[in-house]
Amino acid sequence: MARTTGSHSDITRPKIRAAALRLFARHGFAAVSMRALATEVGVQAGALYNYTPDKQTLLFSLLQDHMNDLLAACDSDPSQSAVDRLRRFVDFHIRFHADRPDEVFISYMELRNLTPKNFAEVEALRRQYEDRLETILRDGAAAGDFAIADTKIATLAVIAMLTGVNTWFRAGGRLSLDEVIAQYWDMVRKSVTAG
Amino acid sequence: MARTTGSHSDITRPKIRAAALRLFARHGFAAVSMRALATEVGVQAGALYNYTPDKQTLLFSLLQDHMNDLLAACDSDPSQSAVDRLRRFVDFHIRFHADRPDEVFISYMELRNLTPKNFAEVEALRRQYEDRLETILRDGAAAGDFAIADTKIATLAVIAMLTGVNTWFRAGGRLSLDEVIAQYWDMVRKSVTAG
DNA sequence: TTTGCCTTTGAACATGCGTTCAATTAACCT
DNA sequence: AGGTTAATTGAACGCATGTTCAAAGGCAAA
Repeated sequence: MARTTGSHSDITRPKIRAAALRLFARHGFAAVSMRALATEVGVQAGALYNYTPDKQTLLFSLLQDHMNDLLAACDSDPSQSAVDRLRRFVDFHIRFHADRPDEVFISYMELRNLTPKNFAEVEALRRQYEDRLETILRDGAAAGDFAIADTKIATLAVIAMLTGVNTWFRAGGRLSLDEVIAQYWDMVRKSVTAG
Repeated sequence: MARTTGSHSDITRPKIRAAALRLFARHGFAAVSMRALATEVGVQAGALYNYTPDKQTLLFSLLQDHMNDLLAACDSDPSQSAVDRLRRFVDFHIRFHADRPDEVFISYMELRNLTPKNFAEVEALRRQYEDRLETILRDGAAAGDFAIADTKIATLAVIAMLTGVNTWFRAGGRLSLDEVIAQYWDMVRKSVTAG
């Protein structure tokens, strides 16, 4: 047997990416063999190499796409007030990440499994994203809306706090995403304004 | 050759634990072979099994000890005000974690490499630690010192924010640990009090 | 000096790994 | 209907893995 009915590049490729995302998130990149991935897709291990030159590149591609999606979806309209932009950022960040738990998990856990070159590329994208928030905070501080001692620290503190949602939030749990966002926005707003 | 001059159980055991901590943090549990660990210790792979029944138990033991150290070091004096206890918690958490970057890293990254039984045990310890903070926040909310919508969320938000320090802080960097703690305390305090 | 224990070695075991590739076959195009 | 292309198989490669264990050596007590 070889090529099975209805199997195409257009079908297999997304299947591989989806399975890799799920398995890498669940068991970790190093713990998932190409054979296990192939089994999940319903294919032999050799077939995977029609879609990626090697395992490492597959991981890199997943992370790179995730970061690009994140940056593309995160628009920051500089005409609004810093407070409004910050509220929109909090809302966006939590919502976007809650929708993609596997991508987020891998992006934080598997960075060290990237080659130095690939790592640098993903890290640059992450820094771009952090800069979006930092710009908001700096603008707000300059306008007197925020009271922040060090903008860089505040940026990292807020992002860590928001990303932390992913470690516990599950849709259908005690709180709706809207309720979660409301409380985080309350805490974030207060943390960067004068007390 | 066999037993080398001056090599004892009392010397080899801590060496193995230190090397495992360093290597697991640097490369990930799954990516570190017992042979690589043995080489780092200066011993053959077989000798490791005098000190751990298997690789998995070694990881579990490291995480368990770390959590126990954390709980033992974190005293919360209920006679103080909630605000004072919260300040002490922030100070303690950042300092304790900044001192143990490898342990902290592994505790967050390698949980999924634990067997379900071992995972449950470590997770219970972590929840105990979170409860210390939650108690402070609940007491403060009851006393009217804090304005928090949901205590559990506030607990997780604060811990995520504080633990985030470990992803970027390095001793000898732009800011001293005292400066970092001061700013985090400022943000945490404002985030849980009425704005 | 001898005895016995503790520690370590080094080889071996079965299994699994990432990756390659010739052969094979289904789907598409003419 | 037949030829071409693209996708897949399945076996093979060399090497690494976690773990076991008989053999051997260094140390302390007798």
